[in-house]
Amino acid sequence: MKITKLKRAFYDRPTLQVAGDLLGKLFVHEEDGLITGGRLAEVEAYIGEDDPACHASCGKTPRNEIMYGKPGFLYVYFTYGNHYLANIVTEQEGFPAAVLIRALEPVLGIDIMKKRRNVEKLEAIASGPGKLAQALAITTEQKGLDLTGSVVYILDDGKNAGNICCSKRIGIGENGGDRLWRLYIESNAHVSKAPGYIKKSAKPFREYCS
DNA sequence: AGAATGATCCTCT
DNA sequence: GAGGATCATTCTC
Repeated sequence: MKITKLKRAFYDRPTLQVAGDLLGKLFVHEEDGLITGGRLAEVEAYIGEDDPACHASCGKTPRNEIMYGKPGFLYVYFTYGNHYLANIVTEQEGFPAAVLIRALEPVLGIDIMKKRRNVEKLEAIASGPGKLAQALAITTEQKGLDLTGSVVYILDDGKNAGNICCSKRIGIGENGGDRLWRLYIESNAHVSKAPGYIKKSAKPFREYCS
């Protein structure tokens, strides 16, 4: 089985397409010889200034300017006093869009991640965007890193992601409208727990695309 | 199962 | 000076 690192061209496509293709890929952070990472199970798309939930909806600022840059870079954001969130910039330079990494199934450096998170259960390591960033030691220090480089990157090992579902996004109130831009792998134990009104909006991704 | 609450800090007005 | 793409814990039904 051949393992390849995703190249710039992968990210330089419509964000929903990139988000769907990211599921099942291996997200990896390599630091001080410590390798941690896992298989992506849940992501959310934030697309353009017209998306009221997107950080770019109020125009370009020093904080979000990286979303306007080239695709395939890491955008890290800090929120709620406690948590970092990792995003992947998509689409061509000049168009602000990103994919929020919400959850993954631990694969590499599991013991290191358990220690960082202070938990034992696999499902507790990265079943949410804040947890994931903590497990992989992603902070604003990693903001702006090139995902085609050798510190933070994404691998394709050819495995199939399984059935992909989509729903409304979490934690953005009614701003998201009818956009079902939260994508996740169906019946995967590492997907974060969604409130009832989110679950009700869930559909197969294929159906939503058509 | 669902709602409420604090932790606590970076970014823009 | 306000608010936020969250989490774990602590409640109530």
